[in-house]
Amino acid sequence: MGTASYRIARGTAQGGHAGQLRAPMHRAQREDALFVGSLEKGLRVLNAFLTGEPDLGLSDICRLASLDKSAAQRFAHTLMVLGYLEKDPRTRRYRPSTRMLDWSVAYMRSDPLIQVAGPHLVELHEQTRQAVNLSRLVDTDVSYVVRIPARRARLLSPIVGERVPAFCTASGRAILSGRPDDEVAAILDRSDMLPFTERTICDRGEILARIAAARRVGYTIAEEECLPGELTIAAPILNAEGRSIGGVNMSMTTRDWTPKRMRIELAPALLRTVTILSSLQGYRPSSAVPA
Amino acid sequence: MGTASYRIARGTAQGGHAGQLRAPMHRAQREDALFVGSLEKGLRVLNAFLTGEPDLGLSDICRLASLDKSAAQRFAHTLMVLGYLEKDPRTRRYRPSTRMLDWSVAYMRSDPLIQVAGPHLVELHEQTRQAVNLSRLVDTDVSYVVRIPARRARLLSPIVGERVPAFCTASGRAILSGRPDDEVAAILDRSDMLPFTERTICDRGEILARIAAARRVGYTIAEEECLPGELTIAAPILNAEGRSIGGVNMSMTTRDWTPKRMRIELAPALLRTVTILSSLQGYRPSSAVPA
DNA sequence: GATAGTGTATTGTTATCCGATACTTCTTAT
DNA sequence: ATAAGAAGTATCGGATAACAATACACTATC
Repeated sequence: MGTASYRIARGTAQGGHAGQLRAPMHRAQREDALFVGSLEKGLRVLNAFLTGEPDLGLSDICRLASLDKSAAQRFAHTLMVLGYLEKDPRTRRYRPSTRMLDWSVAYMRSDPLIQVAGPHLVELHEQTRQAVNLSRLVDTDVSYVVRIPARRARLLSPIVGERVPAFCTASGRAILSGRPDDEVAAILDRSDMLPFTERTICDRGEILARIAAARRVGYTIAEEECLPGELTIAAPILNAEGRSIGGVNMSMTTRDWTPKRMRIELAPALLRTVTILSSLQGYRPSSAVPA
Repeated sequence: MGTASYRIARGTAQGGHAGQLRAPMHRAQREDALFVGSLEKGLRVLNAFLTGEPDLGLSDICRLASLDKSAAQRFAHTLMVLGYLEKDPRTRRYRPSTRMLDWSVAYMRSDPLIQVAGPHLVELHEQTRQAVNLSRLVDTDVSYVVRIPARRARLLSPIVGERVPAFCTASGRAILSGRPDDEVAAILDRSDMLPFTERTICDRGEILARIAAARRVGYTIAEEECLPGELTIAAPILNAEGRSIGGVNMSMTTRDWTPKRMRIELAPALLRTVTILSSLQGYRPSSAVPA
């Protein structure tokens, strides 16, 4: 009875995303003459692998992608022929192939924010010696697109593209603070607010209050909301219209830090960084966030 | 006339891959009853962004994906509705969205080699302080799936998933050294051997000789074949069948190193690492490579 | 203000994708 | 061992969903 049933950070971060695999909306797109359903189904098969399973059999794909056996067969086969899935001839199970990384390279190269932010993130890291991340909003999640690990942490960079729900992360709330109220409301509506830890804030009022506070001071802090022992401070990057296009965060442990010290020692450097990045996007402090 | 027309390393690594975008094979798959053409075309649209262009208009997509205007329109639209492409309403051009990173996370989590190799790569890095990479073969290219930058190099990790042709890289030739001759021949046949630098080895005989040498000593070195000033040493990881499933390489500059010193100071540690990794895959030295 | 180029919307036709079914192979329990 | 069941594979006629042609709208450029 000690640990209640909190969802596992890693599993469910993508698990929440798996909601995207919903079948029912079926013919909501019927109206859309340009929508190609076959492509959607094929991508649903690829998405079946987001759950983190190392490999899937045909029946697993049926279940996870909500397709009947024939469809799963055809799409999995096609993806295999094209080289995005590999099939173990022994087990007859499918697994993602290295070729899948092609997509992420395409994205990395095309995102102008990543290109321009890089050096400034490194500078922030060198000033503070803490882990620094650049994140962007994907639906109701935050996705880490650049990751600089802490100086004396493990050298293996955390996975780029990993997602965490926006509502309970500093980055997420920082980004939401740079969006109009109706958009924030829509995102929170879509989020399923399950707690990761006993400190995860799931109360909508409290979340909105913290977003409002972030609008005033320019940054926000989350304490052990996703991972026990983790403190995070984050601030939004704003574009010329005063709208957030991403966030910068720093993470550290409760062993070495307190929120108070973070406000004093880290917040100024963080704010300096996002101010520069925002101004590079054309943001001028006058531009107000439409609320 | 000083610099001849070498292809640019970055552009053409993926450019070679763009060969996959070939249109003509049109109905070679006609035979394959399970092949869903619509999915292939949709993925061709995604692949159009591999060229590195930050954004593409509809006509660019037509050209790069070899689709007519209607098809490009339908597939780009579908990908936009699904959230994989974003459209700038001003310019009406499409760009990859952050959601594309989902695929790479799926791959990263599912690849068992990456999971198990991580700590050993870190150890190799700490012993040698050099940049260490884990790579896998994708068609005729090598794709870097784990990257540990050199101690005092730029902190921003190089992009994971980036590709370089196998024929002219140490990693590539190391991996090929763990494949049977007919497979090597097939891969070299498919490669278009354009030089990156004046030292790129494009002579088939010479390439085969170096692969043969790698089979004997267990590693191979490439000198400035992809990038001027870059030296690379690499060795293959073998599975239980004695077949290579990936490669480990270390890169350094001609300023600080010579091939001779690499053989003396780095090769032993590299060989130790790949020996461990191979044995974890079930490889036992007795198992010979079928030639 | 004319022209070429690019993007959007619509439509009838038919090729393609569908999904039910029968067949084969592998698993597992008795 | 053997049989029962599950999982995966192969086939095929038919209807639907993808197709490609075309006409329209926009916007740059000269």
